[in-house]
Amino acid sequence: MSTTTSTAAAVPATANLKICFNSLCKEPKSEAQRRKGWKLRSGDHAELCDRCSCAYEQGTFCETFHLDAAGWRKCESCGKRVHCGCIVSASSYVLLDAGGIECILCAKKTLSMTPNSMWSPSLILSSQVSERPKEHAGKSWHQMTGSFPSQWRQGPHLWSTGIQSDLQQRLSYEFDRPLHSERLIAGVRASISAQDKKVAEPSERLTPGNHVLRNGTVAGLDAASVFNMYREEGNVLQDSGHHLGDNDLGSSRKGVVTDPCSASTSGVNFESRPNSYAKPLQSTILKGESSPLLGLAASFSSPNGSNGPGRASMTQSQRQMPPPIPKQLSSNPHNLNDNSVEVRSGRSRVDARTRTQLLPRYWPRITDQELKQINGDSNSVITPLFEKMLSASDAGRIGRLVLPKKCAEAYFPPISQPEGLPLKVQDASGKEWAFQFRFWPNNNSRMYVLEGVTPCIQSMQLQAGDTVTFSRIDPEGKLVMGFRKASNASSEQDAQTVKTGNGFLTPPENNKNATDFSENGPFRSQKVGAESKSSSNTTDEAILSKFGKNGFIQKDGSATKLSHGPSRRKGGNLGSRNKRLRIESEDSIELKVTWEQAQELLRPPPNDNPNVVVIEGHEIEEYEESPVLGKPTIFTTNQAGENIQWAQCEDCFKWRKLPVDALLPSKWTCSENKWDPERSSCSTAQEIDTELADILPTTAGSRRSRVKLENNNLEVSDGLDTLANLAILGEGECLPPSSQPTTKHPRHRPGCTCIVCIQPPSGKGPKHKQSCTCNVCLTVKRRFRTLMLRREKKQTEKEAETSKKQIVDQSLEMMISGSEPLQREGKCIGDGSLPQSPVICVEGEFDNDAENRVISPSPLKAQIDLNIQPEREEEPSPKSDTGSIMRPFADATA
DNA sequence: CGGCTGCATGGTC
DNA sequence: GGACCATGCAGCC
Repeated sequence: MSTTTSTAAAVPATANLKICFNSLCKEPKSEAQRRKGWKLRSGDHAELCDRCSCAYEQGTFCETFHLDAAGWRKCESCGKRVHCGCIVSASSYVLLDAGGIECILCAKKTLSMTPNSMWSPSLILSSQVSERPKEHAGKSWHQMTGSFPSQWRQGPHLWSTGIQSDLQQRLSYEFDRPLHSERLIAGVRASISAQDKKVAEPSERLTPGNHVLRNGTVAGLDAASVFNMYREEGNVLQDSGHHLGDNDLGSSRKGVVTDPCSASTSGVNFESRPNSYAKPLQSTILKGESSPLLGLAASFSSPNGSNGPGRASMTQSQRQMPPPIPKQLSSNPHNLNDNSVEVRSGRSRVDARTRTQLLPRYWPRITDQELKQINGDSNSVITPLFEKMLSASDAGRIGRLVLPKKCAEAYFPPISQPEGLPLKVQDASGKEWAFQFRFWPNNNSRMYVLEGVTPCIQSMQLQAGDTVTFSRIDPEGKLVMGFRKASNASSEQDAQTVKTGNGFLTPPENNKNATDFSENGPFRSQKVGAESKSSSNTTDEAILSKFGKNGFIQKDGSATKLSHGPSRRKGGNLGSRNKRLRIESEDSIELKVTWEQAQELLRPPPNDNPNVVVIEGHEIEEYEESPVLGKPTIFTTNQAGENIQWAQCEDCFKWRKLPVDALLPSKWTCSENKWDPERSSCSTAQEIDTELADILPTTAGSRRSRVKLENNNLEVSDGLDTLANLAILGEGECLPPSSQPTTKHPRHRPGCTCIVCIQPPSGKGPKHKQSCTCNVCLTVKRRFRTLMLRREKKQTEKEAETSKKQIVDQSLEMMISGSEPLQREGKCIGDGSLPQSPVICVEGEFDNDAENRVISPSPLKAQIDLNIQPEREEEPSPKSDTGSIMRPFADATA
């Protein structure tokens, strides 16, 4: 306060002082005229003497009174001199992306072409402007050194794209306090533009916020100030009314609280022709909530936004900015944090860095109206600090409310002893509660708790899931504890909150609330206490209800789940966890399966010799080059012990014998059979091979293949194939050990269960036994089943029910006939499910028992019976997906 | 034995 | 992997 440099201008216009509002007026005492100047936040207008009024009206206010002040710049477009930053000229320019400024006229032109242009803070936040300076002044925030949370500056593209004005760097302190914190005291509204007065309540919309000085006056900041405050890391106290030009940067007045209205020493500096663009400016900026430009500006502080005076209801663009972090409880210097800064007044506040560390879920969502309700007294300033959803523990009978560490350290008195301090907290009804603010050592840290909250909690009828809010009333420095019922807050907000790019969730009802608020008047004196007293329960409820409805901006997802669980953290976490699980069980698995599928087709790069590394005794082939997609093949061993690879032509489906080391493209045909020119044509008959015949009893020239899985000979090309085999093979049937070395892994033999043998790319060797229960097998089996089921589900969903019936009918028909090959192409169940894969039904495996049905995800796996009945598999809940999938493998995995 | 206290534990971010 | 925090719980009254 002592630092408050309240000037005559700082005197609230509402005070009806008959002095010229312009502190630089040479005739400040001239009372006769009392002509209206720019509109103040209060809705009143600065009362100017004739001379000043003329200057204002003529747009020469700044030239008259601020000529020697810093902040004069030239419009990059027209070169006109523009005074930047003072309250009068706040709307007369915009900041350019590339630096520099542009007068509003030029900006308008630009705007018309580029709706997304970044506007000067002064334009955007004109309404907000006025709050800080006075607050600072009043609170002696001399060292707003805490850098503004960087994260908050990241949010809005505003920052990055265009608003890089020095001006913006100077007033970030404004955002030190929550954006929605409001100064409830009626006061002087800083006018944004001289034209305000000519526009229907433009400033009302744009600059509802009032900053209350300790002396009870209300100062307005220009929009630029507010805007800048968000960005400012330097916590420069800036006189809102002060010129914010470059020159001021250097003297950012750190720690110097000046009355914004001192700026009002300013005059009208809307170029020399304020009127010429005044209206356009207002129409586009002040009035136009709907205008792209305005969107930002208007809603930022618009009462429309339910924010009422001092509260900024950010537009989408602005909502991208992180919400202002709660200001340090000035009355309770907290030194626990290194970041805390001692202000001149003796108060301390936490560095913005600290505030930024506050989790969004702790950001206060209290609305102006709520604040007002709490405040009641128009002479108090309420600063929302933080909020917390009550956990089961908090709301339990233990009576301990766990405080977020950061919040506790930021807003509560510093405590060095675990015993802590008694803390008096006032509720919305004015009732004072005594808590014990203390902490416990915890993991080299502290856990802060408020003890003795049970009575209060019970009084408020709070339960887990409800939210308590902590605010501070200044200048008393009292802590106020509000609350919000989950039931009130969640339902509507869940449904209506709109998440912005910044993670802000802004309840649409804000507007409604704003409307209400406006109707009631920004400073409607509503004594919460009285209200509460009128009906104890209903009062709180009513308040809470209002809280919930009006203003708690749900900024994070969890916050919107108030009603979903007793504990936001728990619930939220659970929710997120569930979500993750869902992803895991659905998409992720899908991806994994896809990966598995891909793996099965991977082949070692043809020209890359692997490096064999030994891991835990197992030799692993390492390839430097990326694997290639290959065609699934089948390996057999003839009686001579010779390994043979068989591949099926994509066109004729004939099987061709290939060298064991042959790598085939995914689409391989007979014409590519370079190893056997005689059979490089589909017209050539399939070679008769005993081993293959055992596996693939085919009919020459037929496109139907029947695979008889001979477990002792079949070597599938990857783990999934192995699993497919396993799925088909009955329990206890093992891949008999073979003395034959595998083709790809000469050191290993069929039946080998080493890790090498299940390598997808080159692991064409023997696989694990069907009954193998190693982790690999189990995992692959599980995934395989999941894949199967999911595939089946998808296909089932796609297929009309009729087609399914048709398939079943066909299957039954085939079963009855017993002679028709089940795997007849286009007939076999599952073919439709896997149209891309030649579906081959395993002979003798088909029946109506889903337990025995497996779908092959790959051509090779198509060897497995695909006669799965999706409906039967889907019967179980999602949870049982795995289980149902596992059923077919129950034996194998047993 | 119930409640309280202080700390430990484990989940979540 | 650390910090945070919800909760558990042993010890004490």
